[in-house]
Amino acid sequence: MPHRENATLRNIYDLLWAEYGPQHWWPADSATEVIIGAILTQNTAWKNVEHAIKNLKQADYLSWLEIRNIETDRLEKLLKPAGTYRIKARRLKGFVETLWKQWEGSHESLLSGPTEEVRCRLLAISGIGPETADAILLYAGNHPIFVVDTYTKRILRRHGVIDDSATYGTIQSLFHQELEPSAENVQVFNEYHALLVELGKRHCRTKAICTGCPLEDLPHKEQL
DNA sequence: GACCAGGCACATC
DNA sequence: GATGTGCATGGT
Repeated sequence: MPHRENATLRNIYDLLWAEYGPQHWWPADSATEVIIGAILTQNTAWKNVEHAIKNLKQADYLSWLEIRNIETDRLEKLLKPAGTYRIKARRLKGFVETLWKQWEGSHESLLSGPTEEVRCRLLAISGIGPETADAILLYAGNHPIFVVDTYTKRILRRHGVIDDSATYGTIQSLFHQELEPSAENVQVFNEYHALLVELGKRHCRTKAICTGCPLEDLPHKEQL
């Protein structure tokens, strides 16, 4: 038997990068679109989000001013393909109101400053939790922060890097210990999260054992 | 027809 | 502070 080291976050990254290469995330044309997508994708398959964003684009509503002015029930109709459309319409409206009241309608203002401070601002907005906040920080604001999602937890648990008691914060700290949250690592955080989602979609959606998975040579547990 | 998808807020224990 | 529940569509 070859000697196998414990899985580290670095070698997981290297394996995924070697297999899949750059993912070019976030799939969006603007920071505005990133933020809207981040809110719409909550508990929702990305394909459905794309449909809703397409609706907004076609109606020319993909700007904060338009979101602010649109009637709520009209917005709800456009968001319908993304699911939980009433909640999501309310969340977008709420986000825009905060933008207007506190940041002169500018997401650049909201997103500028020390990462921890901006993160607190985002978390204070209703409808934005840790994952959504971090996705916005990283993909719309280029802040060096790791986005932990369901796939991340599932994959790391499966390979024994974390146990069931790991929380969002502890998992994120793990990444930040191994990959310093500095400007030069923004691109690594960007790709790493995207690569984990890609791996998750391909291999960790079912309870089947990961055959053909780029991480199959790492130690792993049978169950999710 | 069940189950899941790139969560979050709120109620309750 | 841990756990449960509503939100709701579209794909497999």
